[in-house]
Amino acid sequence: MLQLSLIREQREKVISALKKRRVPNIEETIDQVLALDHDRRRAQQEHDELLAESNRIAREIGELMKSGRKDEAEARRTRTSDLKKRVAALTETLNQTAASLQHLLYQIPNTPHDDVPDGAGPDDNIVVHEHGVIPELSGDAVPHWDLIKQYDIIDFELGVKLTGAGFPVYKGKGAKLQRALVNFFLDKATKKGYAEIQPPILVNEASGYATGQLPDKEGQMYRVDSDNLYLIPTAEVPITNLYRDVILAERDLPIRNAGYTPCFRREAGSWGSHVRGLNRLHQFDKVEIVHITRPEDSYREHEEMVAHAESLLTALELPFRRLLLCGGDMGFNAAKCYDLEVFAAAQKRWLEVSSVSNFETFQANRLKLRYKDEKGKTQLLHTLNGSALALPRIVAALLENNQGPGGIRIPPILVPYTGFDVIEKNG
RNA sequence: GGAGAGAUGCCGGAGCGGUCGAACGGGGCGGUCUCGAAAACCGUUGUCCGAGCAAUCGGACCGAGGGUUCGAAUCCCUCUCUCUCCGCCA
Repeated sequence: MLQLSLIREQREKVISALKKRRVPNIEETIDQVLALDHDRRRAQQEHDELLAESNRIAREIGELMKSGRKDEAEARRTRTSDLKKRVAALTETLNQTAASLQHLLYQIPNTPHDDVPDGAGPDDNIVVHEHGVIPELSGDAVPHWDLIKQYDIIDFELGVKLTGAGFPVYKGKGAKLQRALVNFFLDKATKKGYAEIQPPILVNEASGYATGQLPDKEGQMYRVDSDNLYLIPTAEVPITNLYRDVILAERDLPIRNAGYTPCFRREAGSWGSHVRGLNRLHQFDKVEIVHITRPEDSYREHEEMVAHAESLLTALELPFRRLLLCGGDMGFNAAKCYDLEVFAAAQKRWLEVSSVSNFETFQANRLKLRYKDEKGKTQLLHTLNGSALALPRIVAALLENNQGPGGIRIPPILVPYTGFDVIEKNG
């Protein structure tokens, strides 16, 4: 949620920033916000004055009663009944105005940072750089969805039997590879100074609202109706919510947390022919990193986060590129976002494996995540998060890029984790 | 699943319906003392909204939402959550 004070003080800047996202009718929306804000403040002022009056009378009555002047007290009593009615009416107006205002604010996405290019969609993203060598595969190379069958390491049919489409079963070396990647990612994060967190993978409604999954993206999460809980779509939700309603001390900053969780996404309406195999799943594994920083540090931290994620890809010897997302392609909460994509050589496609975002105060505003600065003033912190990394597409690229006549080669850095250096047929 | 207890500030824990934003203790912060530290002592220690350049002032907040009352942390109702014991179980 954008800060009202920002909209109030920098209307033009907010509008021009939001235009980079191609938000329709943004002037009207912003002016509606300002009008509601104005109405709310006026109502509040009047409301508070009436209450002050009524509090004063109540206090007087108390004193009169104490000193036994009952008739004078009675006289004042009648004066308050009219006040009460007016207060009740104003409270109603105030609540309604505040609710409409909040509703409207919830619908406005974050303002893109100055660096973010204007653009309508993926074609307007900027390739910041490419890294690594795209392997030349032999003519009989096949996409991962064929490899996993040939080597019998990931089984979609069994997943359908147990659960449904998009819930694969990892078997043998396939299962070990998952475990190895999770441990590798977590170890790398820990070495970098991240505190490891293992959070619940079910969260309550309050958590969903605080990080912005609710109310709008409700359809993307699996809900446990009987207990009114949600399966997390990413570890961002529980880890960031650790800091909901928290006022941190400046010496606690920056906070850097990393956590592994399975992630659950309904992906309603987002299936198509290009999302075969591991390219899109309902359940997948991911190591997520979360930073909480002072406003002045967040962009430096953002660069460090993306560099950390890139170092994982480099270590895994996967060719990748970094994209700076344009306004139209950025997530709702982000002020600036980098995507990392690996090249899956058999599909001959770039696959997104990480998305590293700076939310500035947008998320902290809903979370009520603040700190006391050196002047003792309480102010909102910046939150950032990123994948480091999401497993399925990493696995897809590893399988496709490393396939050869002798089987699928495991990158050396992973061998201590897997315990094997090649995936062969029948074993 | 059964039975009971409770929800108050950073924590523990009081709180006759009328200076209660809230006693007391602990913690934190600042200070005195000390070469330094501990101890002791003194002081200080909430959030949000609104008005104001500011000092400051007004309002709200004692799980949430309603109600009674001139006045509610205190009385009534509803909801939510937590804890304890028993049962079941990794």
